[in-house]
Amino acid sequence: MNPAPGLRERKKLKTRQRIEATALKLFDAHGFDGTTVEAIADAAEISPRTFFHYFGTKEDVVLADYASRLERIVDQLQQQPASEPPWAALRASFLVVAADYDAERDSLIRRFSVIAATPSVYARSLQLQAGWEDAVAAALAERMSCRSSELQPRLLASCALSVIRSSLQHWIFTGQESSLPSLVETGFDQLAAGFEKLSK
Amino acid sequence: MNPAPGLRERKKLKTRQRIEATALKLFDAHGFDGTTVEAIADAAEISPRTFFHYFGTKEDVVLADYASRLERIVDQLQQQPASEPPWAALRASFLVVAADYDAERDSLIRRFSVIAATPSVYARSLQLQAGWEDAVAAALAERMSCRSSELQPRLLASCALSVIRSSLQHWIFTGQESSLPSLVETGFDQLAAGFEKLSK
DNA sequence: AGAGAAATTGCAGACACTGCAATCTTGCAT
DNA sequence: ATGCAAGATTGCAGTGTCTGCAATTTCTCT
Repeated sequence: MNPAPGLRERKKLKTRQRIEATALKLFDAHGFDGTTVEAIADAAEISPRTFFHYFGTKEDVVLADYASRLERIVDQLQQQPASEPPWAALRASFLVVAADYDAERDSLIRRFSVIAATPSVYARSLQLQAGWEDAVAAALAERMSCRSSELQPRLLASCALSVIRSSLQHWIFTGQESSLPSLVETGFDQLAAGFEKLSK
Repeated sequence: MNPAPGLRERKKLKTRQRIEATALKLFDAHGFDGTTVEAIADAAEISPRTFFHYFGTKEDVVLADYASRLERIVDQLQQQPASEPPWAALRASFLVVAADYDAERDSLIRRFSVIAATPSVYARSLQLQAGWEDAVAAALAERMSCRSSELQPRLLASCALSVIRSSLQHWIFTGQESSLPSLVETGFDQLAAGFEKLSK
């Protein structure tokens, strides 16, 4: 399907990207709340109704990349050799994803400014991330051969995502002075070593 | 203000609680999405417009207890002696909160079933929890005398909340077979000890 | 070329939420 | 007690997101 997806598919993808690009431009210019779906539809030359065939909510335009991001994480995690212990596997997987982020930094920062400025988008992004947590916990449970409802895989997944979130926030906030992968690396190592020193 | 809050205040509180109770009952009966604000207002004998004077969104009725919960966390954290190292202080504070949860388990479970079943409520709850994370990170930064934008306090706060979230989820899912405080305790100890064993 | 599938559109409507202005209730000072 | 000021409640009109439905257009495949 990669070489010849057919005109239909190609057109659909192009429309999707056009909507996304137009919307982000409008959000930059007038803010998220100051931009109506109608305005986006007009600018992207589609009907308002069609907009909702491409995106479930206005929020989802900003977070369009989240789905592929999750796919990447889980994919990486499953590609780690089974012999690799859980935390090491998480570490390796998330470093790859951090490198992805690093590469797309411009697009990322653009989206981030909308996320940070708009509560409803922020809420939606957290919700999607919670979905990542579930997926990661499930993949981890399989690897550790236990149920994903166990405390262990959940906690590991949750903490791994904490590392990413904290690192990202710090990275954005400081104007990317240190590289994202190195921040993530630090976080993972810190959790591997434990908070013992900070406990007594 | 505690002994004599005045008629006005008392009445207001009662109305607020009436709205909350009525709404939760309706959510139980017809689901969150199956219950309109109008229906809640009717049942609580107020006008729909008044509903929005008490709660910013329909979601917020389910999460009405979140504000006081945050207050409690930060309060506990600040009451911990300054000599206490950060992770130990977090551990102690969150254990208190876990005990709170444990005590209100019925109300909690009721709310949880709505949260779990309704994406928009879930999203809102995550957003509020992110606010907790900010507050905890700030309190922690003060205690560690660094800025709250530093990676360290953010990561600690984030992980502490990961422990609570994971524990709560496990606790609810397993039908509260082990006590919440003990789960939280386990989680904190595990993070103190570190994921070293799971790394190599 | 034509049948069938998929995409686009318009329309009507449900619902959450907001600002504004009018009305009613409560607290307080005289 | 009475009247005034602040606060609470309400109705109303309006905006904007999102949905289902049915009609129409656009692609795909034979």
